[in-house]
Amino acid sequence: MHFAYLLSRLDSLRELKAAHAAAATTGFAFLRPAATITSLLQSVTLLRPLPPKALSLPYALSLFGSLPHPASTLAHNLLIRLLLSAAPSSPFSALRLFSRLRRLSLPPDLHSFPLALSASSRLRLLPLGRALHAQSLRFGFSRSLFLRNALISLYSSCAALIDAEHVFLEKNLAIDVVSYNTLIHGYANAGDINSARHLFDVMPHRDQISWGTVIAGYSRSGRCVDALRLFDEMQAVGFEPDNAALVSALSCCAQLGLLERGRAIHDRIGKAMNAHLLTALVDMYAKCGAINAAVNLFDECPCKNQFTWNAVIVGLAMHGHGVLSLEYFDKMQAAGVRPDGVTFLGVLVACSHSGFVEAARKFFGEMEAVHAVPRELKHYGCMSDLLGRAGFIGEAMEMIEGMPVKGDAYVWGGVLAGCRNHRGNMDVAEIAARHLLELNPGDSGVYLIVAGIYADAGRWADVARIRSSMDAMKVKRNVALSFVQQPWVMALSRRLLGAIRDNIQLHLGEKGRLKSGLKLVM
DNA sequence: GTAGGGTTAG
Repeated sequence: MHFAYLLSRLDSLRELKAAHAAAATTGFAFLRPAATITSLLQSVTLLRPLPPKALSLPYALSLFGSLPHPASTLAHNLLIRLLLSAAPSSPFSALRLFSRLRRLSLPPDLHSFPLALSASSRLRLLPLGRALHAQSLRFGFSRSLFLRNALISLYSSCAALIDAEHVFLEKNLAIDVVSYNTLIHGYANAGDINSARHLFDVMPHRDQISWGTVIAGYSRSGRCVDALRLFDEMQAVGFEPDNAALVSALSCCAQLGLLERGRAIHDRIGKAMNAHLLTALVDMYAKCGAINAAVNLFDECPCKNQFTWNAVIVGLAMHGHGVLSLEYFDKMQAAGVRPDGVTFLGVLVACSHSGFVEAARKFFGEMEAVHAVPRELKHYGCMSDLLGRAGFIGEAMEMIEGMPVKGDAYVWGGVLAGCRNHRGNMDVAEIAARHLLELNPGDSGVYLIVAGIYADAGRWADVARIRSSMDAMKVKRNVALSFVQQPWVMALSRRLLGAIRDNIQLHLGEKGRLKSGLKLVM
């Protein structure tokens, strides 16, 4: 008991190991070896801040391994908890350890099931989660609030809202603020932001996490104005926004192009940076047109991870800085950070915007073969766009024929745009148009491009035919626009809106550069 | 022991 107390006062792995050595040399550890080792294991899991997995896990595993076989339920729980909480988290290993516990017929306790459910929840393993649910009932834990919240979390993460509600509402059983927050997240996660907001409105006590959960829900469903309104409201009622709320608010600034608002949030973050915040800031600056601010901030902050690298690579790519984007891709690998599907999307966009066809073919070939990153539809779409732009229509069609899945609007849009810009084969253009209209029947853009291709070929009868079929089908022209908030743009907006009505395509840029200006495309 | 956050083409 006293040894455990001593350990609880230590706050680093080094001190724990020193205490371990002292206990061993004084012979204390030989008196009650299992208890001593378990205390040490517990202390590792309680360290704050928790050391990274690479440091804490080997020591924890050696402690676990030195326990008399088959160790205890408590020791299993502690190691599972460490596997789930140390970065990066290892939910698979956690589940393996839980199954070892069961295999060795050690009795799972009130802590074991919430841990195993948390692992299943992170891995979205709904069937396994259901099996654990059933087992936990057989062990008589149905009234445990922790267990029930873990179940709500499982079902919420897996978008099994009926089950989540069922656990939440069950006969006379207690729920708390965690139950509410978890179900709010479940609704938002399933895209039902209105139910999330309703539950938030009716819950008896809200905490910081309740606010952050709804704000994130709004942000992720594109309701950024509502998100920022709630962000202000949370502060008005006395809650300081924590990192999660700040990240969501920044994401909304990025989506809305609110550069000044984003800057103000950056100011209040100051030096308290972490990878989540840095990613959101880099993305916000990039999306608001301030790519230099994005890159400078990225360069000067050390706390980057895969997400942050992706944000800067994609940001540079979208701004047309293909060469620089690819340089950052090299730097990412040199820094030992693994690229993923988003990285390769950025890389392919960089190639596409800079016309690097050969490089794109190389990256597209290597992403699976060398980097073990699976090709997804979005990568094919990007390749189609790139090949179409460069006039390699036949190659794009071959790629599409070899795809394991059906093409989407990006894939066929790339082909059609390629045909338009390179006087492509009319049959191919018609095939692409047919696929596009199948995907989106009222798409006026498709009709207009096809009409344009016919016009280029002088086939005026076909142009007229398409125009009249558009009229017959009442196809409306759709207007797309993107904007960046800048004072001089605000002054111009009335004129620009007039321009939209006049069907004029505008590309305005500050000092002639499109990237930091405003673009309206019909 | 249970709860919320970041990057994805135009």
